[in-house]
Amino acid sequence: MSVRVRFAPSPTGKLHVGSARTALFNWLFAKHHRGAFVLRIEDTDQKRSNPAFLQDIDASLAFLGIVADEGPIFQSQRAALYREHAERLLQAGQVVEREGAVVFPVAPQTVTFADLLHGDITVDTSLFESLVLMKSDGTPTYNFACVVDDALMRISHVIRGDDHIANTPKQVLLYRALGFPLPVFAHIPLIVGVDRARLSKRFGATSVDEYRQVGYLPEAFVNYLVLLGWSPGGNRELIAGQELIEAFDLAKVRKAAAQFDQRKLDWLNSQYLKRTPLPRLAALLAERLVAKGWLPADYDRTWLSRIAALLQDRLRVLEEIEEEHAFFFREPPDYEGEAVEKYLRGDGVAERLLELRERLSRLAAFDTPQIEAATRALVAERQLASKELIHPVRVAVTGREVSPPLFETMAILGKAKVLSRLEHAATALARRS
RNA sequence: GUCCCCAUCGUCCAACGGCCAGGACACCAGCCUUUCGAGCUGACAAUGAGGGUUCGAUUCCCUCUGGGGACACCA
Repeated sequence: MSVRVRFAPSPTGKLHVGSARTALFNWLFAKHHRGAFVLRIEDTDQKRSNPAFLQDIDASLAFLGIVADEGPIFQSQRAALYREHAERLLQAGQVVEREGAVVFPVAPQTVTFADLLHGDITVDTSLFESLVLMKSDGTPTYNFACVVDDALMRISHVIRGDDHIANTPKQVLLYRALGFPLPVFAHIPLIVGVDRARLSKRFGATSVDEYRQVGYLPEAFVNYLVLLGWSPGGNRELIAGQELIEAFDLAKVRKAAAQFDQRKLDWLNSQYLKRTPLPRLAALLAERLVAKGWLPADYDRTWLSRIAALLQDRLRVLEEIEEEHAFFFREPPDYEGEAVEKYLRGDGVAERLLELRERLSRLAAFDTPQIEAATRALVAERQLASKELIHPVRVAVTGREVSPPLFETMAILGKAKVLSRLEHAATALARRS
């Protein structure tokens, strides 16, 4: 039997991280078994469905590297199919019409189904006396459309969140009534937040798109998601691409809900960032900066590569290029009030900045070794501690108390900007008005 | 409330029923250092409780406790 799985989101919101992991597990399972991954859009609820979310689902899946082998198939375009099968059940006397809806009466019984992760799950159907199959507005309910579609699409494995466990016995009943063979079910645990309840906006970002925007790399995000409930074994953590597909084993997914840990995701992302080839990192950063208008479309690639190299093992997420390193791109940089107060207003600071400026202006080559030599020479001659000069210069040049290594930073900024900032700091900022 | 699912460090994962329960993140300390970070060292830290089964239980069974999920003409 060939493996066929489906991911069936409803376009009623941005693609949720939890849904993304369900999609990912389905996709990995399909790819591992050289099967097919089908995308189905469950948009039978016209009131809540919104085309804008469709685009988000597409973009988010693309970001994750998930490509559907079939679909998207829209339930809203399959109305006739559901009606046809409802009619069939009506003819067979298995359902009744009640108040304009097609209802499936459920005799009290016990339903047992096999789950790939949980083993046999048994449920007493007296919990639900009847199931609405077709609503009075003529559209199918979730459980009915889901069964008809999964059966007609010949889905072999239904892999979904374990919040669907309660739906499964209802669907099993419908498979039987319709005479369809049962797929294999696998209910994977949910992702929860720090409150142990399902991930909600109260505790941060919940949509894939938000994580993409903050600047997580797809491989890192996928790697993190897959580690939530599964591991490749051997205490290994970093895994991606084909290796991940080959190693993935649905049966080894843990059954307990996993808590989403932003910090570990950050760490993983930083690991991937360190391993990203410089040209790609530079391109990713440039994309953000150009979009923000901080960099022209025809930016200097060599220059940006130097910045990328300098920041490569400092960034946790791409967003930090704008959040913490704007001084590379803004003229003048933003000066943090606290930093100015702390380092630029001391006795003799302005004079030292101007003296360094003078020496730097005479440098033949404005490169890191020469900048460092000039700075250290001044420190030595004035019998200062290094930090007595370096800290003020850092604030003068970057506007901040913390920055990447200062001499490299100055070299990359270039002589003109450094001299101008030193002067500005010494003449305007260092003196209280 | 009823039904279902789940239970190893704070968190995420390991551990054919059998060596001192292992790794990672976070946290803490040290080294390095122009700040921060990165990196390197090290420390701290768990089998929810009680019963069984067994020569031996993290692992198998039962009860309890705790947590979560589901109880729509929403998906």
